Formats: sequence, structure tokens, C-alpha cells
Amino acid sequence: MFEEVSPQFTFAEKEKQTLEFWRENDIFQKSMEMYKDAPPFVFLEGPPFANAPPGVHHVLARIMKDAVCRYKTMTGHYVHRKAGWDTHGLPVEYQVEKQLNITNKAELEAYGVQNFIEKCKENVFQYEQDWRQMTERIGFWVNLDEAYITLSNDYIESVWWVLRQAWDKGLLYQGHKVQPYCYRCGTTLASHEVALGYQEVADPSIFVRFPLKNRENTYLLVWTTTPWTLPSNVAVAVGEDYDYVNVEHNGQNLILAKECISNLFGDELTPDDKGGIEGLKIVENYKGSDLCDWEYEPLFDSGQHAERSHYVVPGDFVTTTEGSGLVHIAPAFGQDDYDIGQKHNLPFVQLVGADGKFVPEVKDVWAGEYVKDADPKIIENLNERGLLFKAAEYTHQYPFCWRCDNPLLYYARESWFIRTTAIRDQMLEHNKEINWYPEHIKDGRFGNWLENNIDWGLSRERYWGTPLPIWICDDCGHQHCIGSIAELKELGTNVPNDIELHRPYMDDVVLACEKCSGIMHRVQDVIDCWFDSGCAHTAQWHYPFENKELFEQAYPADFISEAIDQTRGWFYSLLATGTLLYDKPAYKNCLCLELILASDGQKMSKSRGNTVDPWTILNKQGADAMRWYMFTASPPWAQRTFKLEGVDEALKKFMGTLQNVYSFFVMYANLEQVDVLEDAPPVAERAIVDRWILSRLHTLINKVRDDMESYHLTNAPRAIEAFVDDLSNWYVRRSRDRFWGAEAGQDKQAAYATLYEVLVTVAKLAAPFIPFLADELYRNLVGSLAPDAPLSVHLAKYPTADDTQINAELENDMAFTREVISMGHAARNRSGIKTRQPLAEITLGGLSDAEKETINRLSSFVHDELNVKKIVFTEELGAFAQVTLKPNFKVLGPKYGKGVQEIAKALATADATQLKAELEADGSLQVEAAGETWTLDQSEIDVQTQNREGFFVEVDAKKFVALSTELTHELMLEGMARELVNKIQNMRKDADFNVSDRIKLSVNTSSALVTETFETHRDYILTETLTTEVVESPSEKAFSLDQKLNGEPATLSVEQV
RNA sequence: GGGCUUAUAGCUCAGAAGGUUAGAGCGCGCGCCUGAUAAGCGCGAGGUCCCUGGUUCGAUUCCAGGUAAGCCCA
Repeated sequence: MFEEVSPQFTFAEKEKQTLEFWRENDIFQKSMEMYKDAPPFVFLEGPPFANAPPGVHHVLARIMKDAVCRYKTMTGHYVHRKAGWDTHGLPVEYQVEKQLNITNKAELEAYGVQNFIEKCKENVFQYEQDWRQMTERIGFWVNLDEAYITLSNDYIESVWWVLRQAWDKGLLYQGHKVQPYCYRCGTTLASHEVALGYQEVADPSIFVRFPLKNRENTYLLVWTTTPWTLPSNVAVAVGEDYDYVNVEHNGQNLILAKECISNLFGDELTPDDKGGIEGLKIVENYKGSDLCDWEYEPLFDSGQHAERSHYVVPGDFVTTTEGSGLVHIAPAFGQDDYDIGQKHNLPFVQLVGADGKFVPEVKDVWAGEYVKDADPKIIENLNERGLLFKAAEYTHQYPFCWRCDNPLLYYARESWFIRTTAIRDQMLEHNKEINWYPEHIKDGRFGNWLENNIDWGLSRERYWGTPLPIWICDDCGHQHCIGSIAELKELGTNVPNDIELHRPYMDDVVLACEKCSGIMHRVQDVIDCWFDSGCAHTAQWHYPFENKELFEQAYPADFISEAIDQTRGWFYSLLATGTLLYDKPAYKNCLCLELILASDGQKMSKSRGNTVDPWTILNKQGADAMRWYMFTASPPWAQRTFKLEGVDEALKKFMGTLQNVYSFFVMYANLEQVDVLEDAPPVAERAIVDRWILSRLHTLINKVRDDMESYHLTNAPRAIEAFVDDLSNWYVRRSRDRFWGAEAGQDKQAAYATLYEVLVTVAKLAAPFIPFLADELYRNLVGSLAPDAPLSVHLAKYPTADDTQINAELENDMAFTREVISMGHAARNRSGIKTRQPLAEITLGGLSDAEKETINRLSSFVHDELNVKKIVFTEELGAFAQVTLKPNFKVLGPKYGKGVQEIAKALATADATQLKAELEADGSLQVEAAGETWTLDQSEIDVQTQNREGFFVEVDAKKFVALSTELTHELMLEGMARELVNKIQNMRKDADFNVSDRIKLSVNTSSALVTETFETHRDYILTETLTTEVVESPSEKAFSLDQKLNGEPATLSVEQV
């Protein structure tokens, strides 16, 4: 006996019971333990931040991860899946600053770094409980109790070890990095913060004459929107391949890009139009490369420098869409500028202090002024000296500090770098070994990013992060990178035993210099938190200090999956550190998820108020429905809008259907007391519909396995959904009477055995996607009968296809038959005659011999489903359908080329019926077209049919189904009998009788037809309705109704015996 | 401004190695079936397969250019 399936339930409630079962029986732990010695499969978790509650997109990521891990477990792997938490970084600091109402570094220092750090620690785990609850509720099995945490000493020690490897290889160095910087807050901003603060502003736009050396009265015409950077100018960049011109204008020679002439002088002058404007004449043409190395006079005194400066250099970032095609270079104030300065060894001139003001050493009147305030004075100065060519306003998007609303300055700050450019080629090689889903990421977004790799700016002038383990000697400047706690204790003079590897504790640690007698202090920076998480493959095990074997087993990871914004984040940082340390890719398969948009198609955001709280769905529709929706709605790498209706649909269409087949099975198996495991007939001896569904099942197993092996997590469940639809709406629908009321025997056993096997297999197949419902099905179906079987579906083996049960021909035949039946339904519909009313015959036309054979073999399906007595085939298409002939373009196109269109025209105008007769008689036909006679054989012609009005006929391109609608008296009686049964069944249902209740029935009618029906089909009616007694007059307890049976009056009464 | 992606029915998505009748589900209207149903079946309405050009006998599909949206970067 199976446990009864109550019709009163919600999936959400049942899921909670399943969670309870998993907990009580340690199912997750058991699923790990049972495969302890099996081949490992390594999932590496990208650590989330727990300082905000999880959203829908986190649910998406977690269920994708979960499905893969569950699948791999069920296919016999030991699946590593340590949870992780990301904890360091600016987002945390800002949240804490907001709480404490701190707006700049001075206030923070006044509050106390130690207090601040302690607050950060609290903040980081603020929502850990929410995350845990969500993770558990959606059924994501991950080892939360042994999670790696990036703030732990162990983790930091491993990160230090990684940095030390880079240091030993000479890949860690100090340089400058141009960063968006807020002078008021005294801090650089991360890119996502910059993105918060773009505003449209009008800045000065000036064209300045740079006087060339050795070329009298000739000037470079240079454009800038930041006059305050001009005093720090050291070079001018041009595009090597652009065309430049020397134009004579108002008695001066100006050099600019040819395409920029209109930017400065209007559209009237085309480049070839020499002298088209009064006073403007092109006197010489150059390529940008010709100009390189030309020297010019500095505009301002920028001090003495060892390096050569103030000359023209090539720059691939130069454009001609704006400005003059000549770009002023100040390495301290732009990344392009800085890079080009490095490349050409230009001096680094930095005349602006950290406070955003010109330094006092500047001799001009703007010394000590805030840079933006100095702009007009600089412009005025240039004007007075006759160097200003043109001044205007320029409106553009410019970033402002999101906290204090001051304009940000792009500003070179001292930073520590990892020379990733040195391992770029290795990273590109390793990228080739990674399987990306979707594939285009490999050579597209990710590959491109690697190609353009620049050194990793590692340090942050902040507080909450892994401290940069570099110490510098106060006296001799010797630098040392610490690689472990042991080394720190050895070299440090004042390291407490229980040292915490954070600021400010680390700031106090001093080392004795090995090179001199000096004292070494730590560089105050912390490191980029992306580096933390990028070391997860190593640091999660506290390698190399512990777990050597585990690490070796788990590197590289088999599988990672995060959202696509991680291409330049975690996907990159893992690859970079993995390449640096082990010269191997860090992961083998990467599933990139796209963004989830709100139902309005907009990005979900709190400010828009269009976010979806996962809990409202988890509590109502449940986790399985949410999971199924997310798996099947669209591939996870396609952007999608999240629709609640979609979750409802998943619930109704898929889960509802599966649940109903399951409860149907349990209900009748219990009622009929069938022992499904005993006496199951061999498959070959089962009914054709059994063999059909089993063939479909094993085809499905192959398909799902293939899809899962290639990480197509959408196709697999979609295939399962299509199968369950077939199971419910064809297998069960066509087999219903074999389950209920049929005599015991081989066929009944076959039906039960088949449906049982199918349901158990589907439960296993679906387990990675809907772990709750799948387990409930499995536990009831298997657990009730086989106490020795695994406790849970998640401890069971994933199904393996038995290819001997696959019969592709049968599957095709059934599909064809269903197509014919569907057309029959359409024809019946058109006739307006109820399906309940039997009809004498159905005529099928346009079928090949093989198709006729198929219909004959599966004729019972046609008879039963369409309720017709006889199937007739005909060759006379024309009587029922309009016939047209078309060339088979696919065959004739390559053969005759242009002629195909002529043949098509000729076939359309010819007498189709006659040509078709010719084709059938001779095996070929002839048409006249374009003055030629073409002979076409059968493979070159498509016979197509269309509907002809006035018949109850359904026609598709090839075939038709026609109904004979004449009713004999016998057919009418039979139809009436089924009508009667239907009405009685409905009354039983209305009266709340049990399915198996026997009844007393009375039929009171003045209709001769009803009376005759009841007499003629008495046995059928009584059997179908479980009537054991027919009574003349019903008792008072009986449930009675006046009915119309096909228009005939009758009073029916039913009563439980 | 650059890189990548996407564009097919009102909505969510399939699909076609280039072949002349482009599909499903949801939603809407009508009808039907049903003692498994949080169901199902049938019919109907609903498409410039984003636009323009090219290649081709034939393009929604391939190529080029554009437009729009998204992500990442500058």
C-alpha cells in the first residue's frame, strides 16, 4: 500500500515536510558520505556578501549550482561544495560609514580605526541568517557549516602566501594608478560608485596653440576640457594613421587633423577644398606618424626633469570626432596619459595635491587654488599670451562624488600592482581550455578582456580588507613581503600571539630590517577584495598550510557559475591567480548567468520598487515551482524578465500534471490492491502504449543526460516537461480503463508496472530540478514497497537508458497517429457533433502505404479517441480537398536554378488533378515552362492539399481526415447511453460519493428513446456507474435531478448502497 | 566612444545546415471532453521573423550597414 495522496495540500507546505525529513535523516550528509571514495566533482562557490538580503538573482545562481551538484552526485561523484562568504571591501565600509554618519577619512580616523573595523565585522554578517534560510528553503545543498570566510586569519594567510608567490616571481611592484578621486572625502572611488554619480555639466572647451620648436610661427592646435591639467602637460599625442594638415589661418600656421577642420572652422570647407574659406589655406599634408618626435615649447614652467618631454607621441586612443586630433598629455591625470607616459618614459608632473589644490611650488597666480577655480585664470593667462585659439563650453557627462557631490578628479595615486601582463599569454592559453556556457564568452567578452589585459592595481587606500603584507624600511627603503603568520612572528618585533590580520592591528607590527639596522613599517594599504575571492581555489582550504591532499584533488575546479558581470571580476581573478600560482586554469566549466529584469523589463532596483522578494514565492508557490520556472523559462545566459505568472504556470502545467498522474496512480493502485512489483510482465509482452511510453522514457533519459553533461540546464527540464505532458495526456488518458475496473490479469499488471516504472524514473530524472516533489514521489512509490532502497531520491542512482527499450519507429508512428487524431478532433468540432456520440466511419486520404500501415497498427487509438466505428482509406483526394502541385524547391533548386520559378508558375496554372493522375500513372509528369518541356518525377513534386468548403473535413498539407456524420438508430442509442453514463457520473461526483461506492439508480423518463437506450445498453450503463440495483422509485435519501439527455427529459436519482 | 549579446504573435520563448503553409505555452473569444486534475482537447483571432542594402533561382535564416535594448569597459 502506498500512502494516500491527499487532494488537500499546497506544494509549499509539503516542501517544508520534505526539508524536515532531510534534516532529520541527514540526507545531504549521506549523499556526500556514500560517494566518499567516488571520483570527485569540484564545485567552487563564488562567495556572496551577506551584508544585504538575497534577491531573486541569487536564487537563480544558487539553483543552477544546485542542479549541477545534485546531478553529479546522482551520477556517482563526490561533489565538493564548500560555501563561502565575501567580507572585505568598500561596500562594507560605506554601509558602516552611513550608519555612523561618517563622511570622510578624518572623521573615520577620529572615530577610531579599531572601532570602525569592529563595526565592519558586524555588518558583514548582518544578513547571514537570511542567506542561510533562503539557501536551505530553495533546496541548495552546500556546506554552510564549513564555509570559507575571507576575513578569517586562515584565509588571509593563504592570500598572503599567494602574494608572496607573486613577489618572489618579481610580479609585485609599486607604481601609479589613475583613479577617480574625491579630494574632499580624500579617497578614491570604485567604479560602481563612480557610476552612481554621473551628471551633465558644462566644462570649458578650449583649443590652445602649442608653439613648435624650429618651425617659426607654426603651432600644434590642441584641445582640452580640463585647462587645470595644462601646467602638468608633458607631451601631445596624435593618431599615427590619421591625416593631418598644416593650414594657414589669419597669418599663422596651425597643425590639426584633416577631419577636424570642420570641428574648428565649420562645415563649409571640405578637406580637398584648398582655400575654400577666406583666410584658410592648406599648405601641407602629413600622416600622424610624420609628426611624432616634433618638439614644442612648454606652455608653463613645469620644473626641471631628467626625462625628455614636450614632444609629439603616437596614441591609439586619439579620435577625430571631437577636438583637433591632437591630445594633450598629463600623465598624472588620466589613465591613457599615464600609460603613454610609462611607454615613452615621460616625466611624471603632479602639480596638484591630494586636497585638489595646486601645490605652493607653482609660481603662477593659481598656486594654492582649487583646480576647478583655477580654470578661468589659466584660460585668461593663455589668452593674454596669444596662445588661446578658441574657448567655448562643452556639455558632457562627468562623474561626481555620490556622497558629497563634488566633481571627481582623475588622479594618479601610488599603488601596488601585479604584473599580470607578464602572464597574459598563459592566461589566454588557459582560457582556451575552459568550457564556457554560452560559448561566445570565451573568445568574446572574456577573451577580448584578456587580450587587453593591463596590470592589476591591487592596493586600496582604505581600512577594511586584507592588509597588504609589504613592509618598507624607514631608513634604507628595503621592501619585504610577508608570506605567512609564522614568518611574521619570526621577523616582527612585536607580534602578539593571537594577532588578527587586519588593520589597525597590523599597522602596529614593525619588522627589523635585514639590510640595515632600521625599522620596517607596513605599507598602509589594504588589497582589492577581488583578489581575496580570486584566491578561493587555494585559500578555501587554507592551502598550503593545511589540506594539501584536498587542494590537490580540488584544483582546478570542475564547475563554477556566476553572473556575467563577473567576467572582469571573479572569473578573471580566479584565472589570474591560478595562472600565476600553478600555470593551470582554475576551473574547467563556467556557466555565465545573465541578469534578471523585473516584470516591467527594467533592472530590478529598490529605488524603482520593482524588486521581487523570493520569500513571497517560496511561501506561496514553493521552491520547486520557482526552480522549475527558472530552469525552463529561458536559458540562464539569456536575459530574462521575471514574471510571477510564469511561476504559476510552472506550478500548474508541470508540477500539477506530474502530481496528478502520481495521485491517480496511488489512488487506483491502493483501491485495486495491485502489487506492482509482483508479476510485472516482460516489456515485450506489454501493450503497445506501454512500450511506447517506455521508449519515450528511455529516449528522454539519454536526452537529459546529454544536456546535463553539456550544462544545458534548460533543455533537460524542458524535455522532462514535454514527457510528463505525454504521460498525462496520452499514456494515462488512453490507458485509464486499464487501471480502473479492468479485470485482473496480465494487461492490468502491465499497465501498473509501466506507470510505476515511469513515475519512479521521472522522479529520479527530475530530482536535480525539483528536489522536493521528486523526493516525495520517490519516497512514497519506492519507500512503501522496498524498505531496503535508498531513503531518498537524492541517494538514488540517476537513471541510465536501456537502449533496447527505445523504438524510434514506434515513437514516430504514435506521433503520426496523434496528428491524424488531432485532425479528426478538428473535423468533429467543425461538424458540431459531440465526441460522446459514436460515428460510423472516418475517411483518411493522402496517406502513404507505410502511413496506412501505421494507422492500422494503432487503429484502436483512432477508434477510441475519435469514437468512430470504422477507418476507411481513400485515394480520391480531389473529392474532399483541393489539390495543388508545387516543385520540391530543395531538390529542384540546385538542379535547375532559375528554372525553378518558371516550373512553379507552370504548375500553379496547370490542371493539378490531371497532372497528378499523370504522375501516378507514369511516375513522372511533364510541364511546359519558359519554352521548354520539363520532366519531373515524384521526388521532385510536392502534392499539397487545402481545405474545400462544405465538408466536415480537416486538411493539412499532405493529408485529410473526413467524418461521416450520418447517424443510424443504433449509433443514436449508443450515444444516448454514453450521455446517460456521463450525467450519472457527474451526479455521483456532485453528491460526494466515493469513487468506489456502489449505488442504487433510478431513471424516470417519458422519452421513448431514453427508455430504449436503458433497455438496450443496460449492462454497460450499470457497470460504468457501479450500479448494483435499479429501483423504480428513489428513497428520500437519494440525490435526484431533472436532466436533459440530448434534449430528452429524464429524472435521475442516485443513492449509495 | 569600444567590446560582447539580444531583436520571431499582446506576453514568455522554440525553430529553420537558405526551400515557398514559421511553431508552442500564456492571455482573449467560441466549442468540447472528463470519477486523476492547481487539469486537458479542438477551433478562431493575432506575424513586414527590427530596418536598409548585398549575395542567391529563392533570405526571416548568410554578409554588410543601421536602429533599439542590455551588460561590461572608457
